[in-house]
Amino acid sequence: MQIEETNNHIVLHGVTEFDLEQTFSCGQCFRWERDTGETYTGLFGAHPLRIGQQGDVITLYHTTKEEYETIWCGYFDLDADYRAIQAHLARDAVMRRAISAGRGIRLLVQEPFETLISFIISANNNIPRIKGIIARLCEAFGAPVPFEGGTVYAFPTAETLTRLTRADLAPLRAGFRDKYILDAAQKAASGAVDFDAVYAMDYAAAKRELKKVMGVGDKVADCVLLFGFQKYDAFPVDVWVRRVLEHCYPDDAHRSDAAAFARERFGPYGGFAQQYLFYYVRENKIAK
DNA sequence: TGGCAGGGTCATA
DNA sequence: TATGACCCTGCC
Repeated sequence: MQIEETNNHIVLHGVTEFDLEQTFSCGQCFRWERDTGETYTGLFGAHPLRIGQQGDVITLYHTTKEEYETIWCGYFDLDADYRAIQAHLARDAVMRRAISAGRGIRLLVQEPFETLISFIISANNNIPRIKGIIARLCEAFGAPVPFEGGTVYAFPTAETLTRLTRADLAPLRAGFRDKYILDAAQKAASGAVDFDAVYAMDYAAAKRELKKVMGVGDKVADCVLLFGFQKYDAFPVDVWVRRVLEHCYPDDAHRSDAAAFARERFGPYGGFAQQYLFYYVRENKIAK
């Protein structure tokens, strides 16, 4: 991969195993939107970005090499060897099909608190509504950031959210999840759930720690561990993944314990496998 | 236009 | 370990 700095843009040439559409629509994030043109706009923390792709050329608009190196290269996981990950998983026949459908998926390295709140909101919910609630949360309580002549909003901090009540959150229309959002903010800000410690813990201990938060069960915890803490042995099992397992592994023992099935089958790369499967099942609209 | 189901989790029994 | 209830709203 070659990096070119030109006219306030960063242009990456010869990028492989990276597709913006696949990466943003494989279910790991909720804040990247397709612009009217061929680009996407979103944020990492308080850093907004517009990014576009033409084949193996990726353009990051209005940024610097320094910002690319300190923020975006890490966020998009561009130093990781996805060919090696895919080669490992491709020993499984189903995974070979899923990978060929979503070869360009990258697992974003997201902020833990944003990931925690986002997936709490995802519970028993649908994607358009999840995005709406998160957008209203950021607009109401996130720091405004000037961007390309307009304003975008950073994800609110835990400290900000601890000052709010359920009545304050009512306009978000998050329903019963509002009390979980407040509990997560309180535990994150107070250190009752210690994010730095979670990074250092193994998967099982980290999951126990996150489940101290109200509204965080197995599935939400796995998503947060995978997308926010890079615990790649996490394998979130939602209705879609259960569906694809039913469809593609009819004789296997995933029914009693899908997570154990995934550990056995995909080992330390379960999280990547989950993303390929999730994208595959949704793209192919595999029936219930 | 009504009714169902949705990226689950929690509280009961 | 197994059922409902849960806020609200896309979507059929």
